[in-house]
Amino acid sequence: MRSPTELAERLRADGLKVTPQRQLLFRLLADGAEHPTADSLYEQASAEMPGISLRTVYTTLTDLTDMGEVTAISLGQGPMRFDTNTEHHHHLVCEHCNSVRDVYVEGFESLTVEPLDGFEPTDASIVFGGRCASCVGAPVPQAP
Amino acid sequence: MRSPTELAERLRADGLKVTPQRQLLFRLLADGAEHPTADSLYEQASAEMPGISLRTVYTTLTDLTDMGEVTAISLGQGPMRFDTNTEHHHHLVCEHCNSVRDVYVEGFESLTVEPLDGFEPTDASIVFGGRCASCVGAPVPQAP
DNA sequence: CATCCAATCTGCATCGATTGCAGATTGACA
DNA sequence: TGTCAATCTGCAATCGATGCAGATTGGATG
Repeated sequence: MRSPTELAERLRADGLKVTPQRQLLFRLLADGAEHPTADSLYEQASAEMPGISLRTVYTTLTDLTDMGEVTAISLGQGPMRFDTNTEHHHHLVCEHCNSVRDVYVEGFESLTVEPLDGFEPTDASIVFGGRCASCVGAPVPQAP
Repeated sequence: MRSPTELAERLRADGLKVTPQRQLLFRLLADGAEHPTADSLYEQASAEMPGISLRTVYTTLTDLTDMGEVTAISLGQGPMRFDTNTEHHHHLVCEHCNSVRDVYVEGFESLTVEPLDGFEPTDASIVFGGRCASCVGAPVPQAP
């Protein structure tokens, strides 16, 4: 994701408005936690701007996603996470504390994928499940 | 997933009941489409057993998942899909028609994954996005 | 075969995440 | 400063999934 300033320029260039709400959200995304949900971002935003609406957070996140500035990732369970890292990467998901981390994977070309039967892959995403450093050795997986 | 007959035996062995609803669902899963949703399975079941409840379909699918007889897969968008293939495999997802196919991947060991920082992966799932044979050359991705 | 009871089924209410909509508000340019 | 489309807010509605209560029923037992 570009810097809040660059994003603001881009909006203006497209004839869109640079509102305080958007500026705040851009800043929180740039500074804040790596993989926020719409709701966690809303919490943070509300602290600085009471009255901001959850609807606006959703709208802004979808707009950023459409602009390719963030990507939406789904962990299969629970709400969507948003990722400001637009490099090509993959994810580690801790089955115990549900935290998400970025990882980079090399050696993709040496994989054998069969049968393709005419399927033309354009992208691949790998989700590694397991235990993060601080949850190794913790009790069996549980429900949240 | 085991055969309907074997599943019935397993239920009985566990002191659970072999109801007509379960037998029907087992059979539909064994014979039917590869990656049904709860709802598509409910449609099929209703055709043979009018009055069967969607709730029962959900319950049975969760039970089978807990028993390890099927796995639940999420495509990030839309409802959960259920997979009767319990071998270790991965998925091709057509971005155009939303179809899902199983693929087998070799050469995993040669991947470099960094930084792990103490994370201990226990499993990995790869979702390949792209176009299936019949959708290659179709117009740009669209909303369903 | 009749009885019994826990397991199951159904129908409905509810939930969490997300989206649709309408009316009030407000950047940004003339 | 005025104008107006873009945006914001609040609320209703949707969608997939789950919780619950009361009615039903496998299947073991006498």
